[in-house]
Amino acid sequence: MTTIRLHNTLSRTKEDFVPLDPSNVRMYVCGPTVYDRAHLGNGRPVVVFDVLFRLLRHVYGEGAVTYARNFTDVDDRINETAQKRRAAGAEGSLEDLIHQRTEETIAWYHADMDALGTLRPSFEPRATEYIGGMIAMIQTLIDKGHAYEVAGHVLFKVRSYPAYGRLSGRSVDDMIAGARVEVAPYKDDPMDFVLWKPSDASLPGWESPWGRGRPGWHIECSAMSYELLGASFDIHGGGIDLQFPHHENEIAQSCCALGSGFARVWMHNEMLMVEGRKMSKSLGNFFTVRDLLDQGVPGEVIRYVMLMTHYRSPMDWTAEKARIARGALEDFQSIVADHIGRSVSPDDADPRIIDALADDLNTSLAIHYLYDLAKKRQAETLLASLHLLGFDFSTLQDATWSADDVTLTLSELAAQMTALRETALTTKNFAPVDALKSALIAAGVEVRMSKSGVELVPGPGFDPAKLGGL
RNA sequence: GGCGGGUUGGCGGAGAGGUUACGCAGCGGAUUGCAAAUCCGUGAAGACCGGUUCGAUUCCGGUACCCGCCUCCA
Repeated sequence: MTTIRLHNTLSRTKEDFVPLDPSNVRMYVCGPTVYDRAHLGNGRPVVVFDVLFRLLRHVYGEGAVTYARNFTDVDDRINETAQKRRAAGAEGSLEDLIHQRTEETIAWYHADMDALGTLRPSFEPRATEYIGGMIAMIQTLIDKGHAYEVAGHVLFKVRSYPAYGRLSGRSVDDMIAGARVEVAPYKDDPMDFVLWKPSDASLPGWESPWGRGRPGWHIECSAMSYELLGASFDIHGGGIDLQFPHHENEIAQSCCALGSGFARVWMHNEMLMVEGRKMSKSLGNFFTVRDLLDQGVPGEVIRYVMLMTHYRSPMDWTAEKARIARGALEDFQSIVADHIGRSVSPDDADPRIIDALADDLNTSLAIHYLYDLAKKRQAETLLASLHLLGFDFSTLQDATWSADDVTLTLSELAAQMTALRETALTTKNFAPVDALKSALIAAGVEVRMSKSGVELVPGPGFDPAKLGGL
């Protein structure tokens, strides 16, 4: 069996991956807060961990991997949106408006992530459906002396967990010395973080032993991962920006409440950059996955660009990379065209590609082997390998030019041009051929002439409407 | 201020202590009515300064610069 090696943030080294239970490999990845469209940066971990999910399924079996990714659907930004809608005259209670907002956002998220060729996780828990588990976990933390109630809040007592800071490599004292810690007057210690906070009538809330309120962000993932994957599981993933404080706090909560090892391997993807800076909400330099799809960038191209860079390196999104990705995918597509739709087994994938992925998801090296397979015209192996990496060409075709009538029009034009050209070769009058060629190029069609005839391929700026008069 | 990551050819981006990454672009050739596309070939690198070594871009130390986290974020 293939040995998978993964970089564990906890140890800061690559380790052989040994699942707790090979018949049920368990992975949890922090999902989105559903208050708006996912930006491109949100897409990176989804793609990265989708590759890992596919690899694990390949190695351990499709039914032997459980993947949970949450939706955070209780959040102040969601509340704000709902409140704004109500202020703008929207019908319904605040709870209804919040529910509408999160449902609509989840539907967007699914559509956008599906377009990137990512598989749906085994579980997609919503925080609001696990409030009971959160309350129980918070109560356990209070009972064990790791949390305290004050002024309607419940706070985690960071000093009660000596290992706090292990994941992120910080000491509590250093963090306090670094200032910028939120100082709320009711905290025993500046580092303590909130597990439960009170809600007034204008906010969603749930009854609890500490009054009507809502959970803090960190406790959500601890409660959901526990209920779905158990007190100990194999892999916990997310963006590197979540390493602290979110993941550190999850560890503190889960380990203190459950007395277990919690997640064994922690994996963090690096950030997605734009113009050399992190794409983030606060910098306002983001665009959404949907923006790109609407601009005609196929989801598979986005996926390919993401896989060009190793997940632990920062990745810059550029139009140039999208162009290269598209070119590569179109090359691969033309090579495997005759095999698309046939059943392919991941077992037929190039073993070098499996090994590359098994070596801490070296997708860049995997792509190197794709080129090698393409060069050698090993169509079946190439297709199986592409499947393993999550490319099935459905979105590439949908997003571009697969409409039958367009294909038909192009083949008619190609035949027409071939005829014109044959005539021209004897008459030596190439003007009619050149006129047609110019018109096709103007419509964004790539004209490929050879001895055998003319081939017309839609190019990057292809506009079917401009074929009308030809 | 504390912590973490990075610096590879024109650009993107991997591996390996000694042997071609690869892709894009360039250059040369084949092909072509002209082009494009395609095919073949090809030059080019590892921030800086030390150390270890027979040998380092690859290991170790230092310097410089860049990025991230410490505040909602994937």
